Amino acid sequence: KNKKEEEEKWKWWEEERYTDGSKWRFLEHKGPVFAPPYEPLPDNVRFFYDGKNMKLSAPAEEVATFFAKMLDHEYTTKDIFRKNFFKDWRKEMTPEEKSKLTDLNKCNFSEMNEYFKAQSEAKKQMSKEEKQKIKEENERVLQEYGYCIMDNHKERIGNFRIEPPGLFRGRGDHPKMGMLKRRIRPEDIIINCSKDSKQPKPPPGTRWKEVRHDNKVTWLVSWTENIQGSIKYIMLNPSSRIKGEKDWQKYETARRLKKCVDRIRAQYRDDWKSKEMRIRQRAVALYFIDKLALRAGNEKEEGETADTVGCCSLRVEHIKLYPKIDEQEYVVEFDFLGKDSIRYYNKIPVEKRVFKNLQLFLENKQPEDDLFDRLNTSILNKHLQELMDGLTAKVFRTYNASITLQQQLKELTCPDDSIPAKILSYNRANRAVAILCNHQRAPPKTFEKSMQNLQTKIDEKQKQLSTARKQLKTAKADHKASHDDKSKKAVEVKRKAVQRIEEQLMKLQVQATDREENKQIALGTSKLNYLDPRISVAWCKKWGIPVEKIYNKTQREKFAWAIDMAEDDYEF
DNA sequence: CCATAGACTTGATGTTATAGAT
DNA sequence: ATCTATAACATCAAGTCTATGG
Repeated sequence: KNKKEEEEKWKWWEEERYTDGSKWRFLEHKGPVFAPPYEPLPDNVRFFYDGKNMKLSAPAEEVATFFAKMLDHEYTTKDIFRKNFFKDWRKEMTPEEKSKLTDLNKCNFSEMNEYFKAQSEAKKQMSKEEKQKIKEENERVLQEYGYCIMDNHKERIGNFRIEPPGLFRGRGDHPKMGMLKRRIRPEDIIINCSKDSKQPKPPPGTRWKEVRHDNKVTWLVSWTENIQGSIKYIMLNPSSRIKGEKDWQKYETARRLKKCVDRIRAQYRDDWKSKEMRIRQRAVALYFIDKLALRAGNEKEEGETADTVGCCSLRVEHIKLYPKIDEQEYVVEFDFLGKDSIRYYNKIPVEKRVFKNLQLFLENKQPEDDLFDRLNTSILNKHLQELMDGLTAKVFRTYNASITLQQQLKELTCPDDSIPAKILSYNRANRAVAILCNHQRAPPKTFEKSMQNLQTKIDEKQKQLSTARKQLKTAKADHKASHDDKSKKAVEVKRKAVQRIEEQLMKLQVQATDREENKQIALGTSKLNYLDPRISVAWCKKWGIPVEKIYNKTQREKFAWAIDMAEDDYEF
């Protein structure tokens, strides 16, 4: 059955693509799944203001529960979070509540908090049957709302559930953290589907904001979110044709860059000498994007988001120049917050010309001034477009990530290694890319402990091994003395045991190395977004590694096109 | 040219399921 | 069989880049 299903999978990559800019001809879906309505708290769960019990109106209570649920989170201790929350909460209160509740510090949400903790505890304690029932209900919703028909195929939708209301959690120092993310109603929803499809029905007694039929876009549902006023979408799953084609195309653009990257590098090196400041700035910025895989760095509206930067938006305060330091010349020290307020720190020697240019760009500037004052992403991308069709700043990240993986795999894979050792090499190659792209993660809370546990296991295994070896020795001696069949068998048994334990030990040691090296590095993002999957598939085929060791089920679905088309000799 | 809206990709983190250990 | 660490999956924020309209 499984095999048959596999064979029947549609190979969209073997079909023609649309060339007229349209994304589909036919689109039918059931619309979004809305967040469940608010359920008021039972009467025994109380809220206190200034030590006094107070029954809140339903709307005020709902917003209060959002805060109560987060009591253990660091967010609720932050001034901006508390200020924004309180301001928005007050908007939901009745006039009486508003006049009474004037100080967040006098609010006591602890009974609510305990109630929700008990709820989630109860959920964990549910019987198997109850859990099974919930699972089945989720599966039913998935079957009904999780798929659409696009052209002649049933495709999986990515996020068919509308985001529930709650308190906005921005990353880093976000000025809007704690604001109320309001509940989305059918009246906020724009539906996109084809004219000749069966249109999704809004819930009884409601209507959609709009139903449109735009086949120049890929989304099925959209709404405007109230924190930044930006638009959110429901789109297809990465396994879909529409996402897969785009992904494939992305790597093809990066491969085209590979063909002309030498020319482009020669060009920007030449531009370091330009008479025009804007060209020098452009050339130095491009050098950073290429060499350090920095992001483009669009301008951001001040006060709307956390203060983060990319290449073009770097400020004077984000770099330091050292003509000479630690035996090295022309060193630039980068220290800034990038996407998601993740710190980028790097101290790196650069070409003398780059260094001199940077000194020039810094002249007569304040720390908060732009480093590249004659440059922005649109100027840069326009220039890149002239150098190569479809070239933008982010193509360099894709290109450098993928080429690094390919090189590292070549360098690190030892033909005679066992499969686990080869996979360690793969992870190391992946890690080199993650480091290049600065993909970090917070070290897991239990990291030290789990590392210790692993070490204990290794120690035990080592003891086991030495015991097994001793036993083998004894068995051999026995055999020498008696030369009978029974003792011969015993030797074989012991030999096998030693071998098995040696393998187990090796596996554990590999695991420990891998985990230690991975402490603060996140491999997922590069694997999913930057590494041409055909490189990995080819590597698997070349060394006889099952592709399941590298890609899990979801990843295999996303990269089905690559798994199907890449041979062992694929070159990025 | 510039600002903004819109569409889509990329990203860390929170939550749930599962595999492996006990 | 149960527990628990990790992997898988879901979530939703935060980027990039293009289109649009003045």
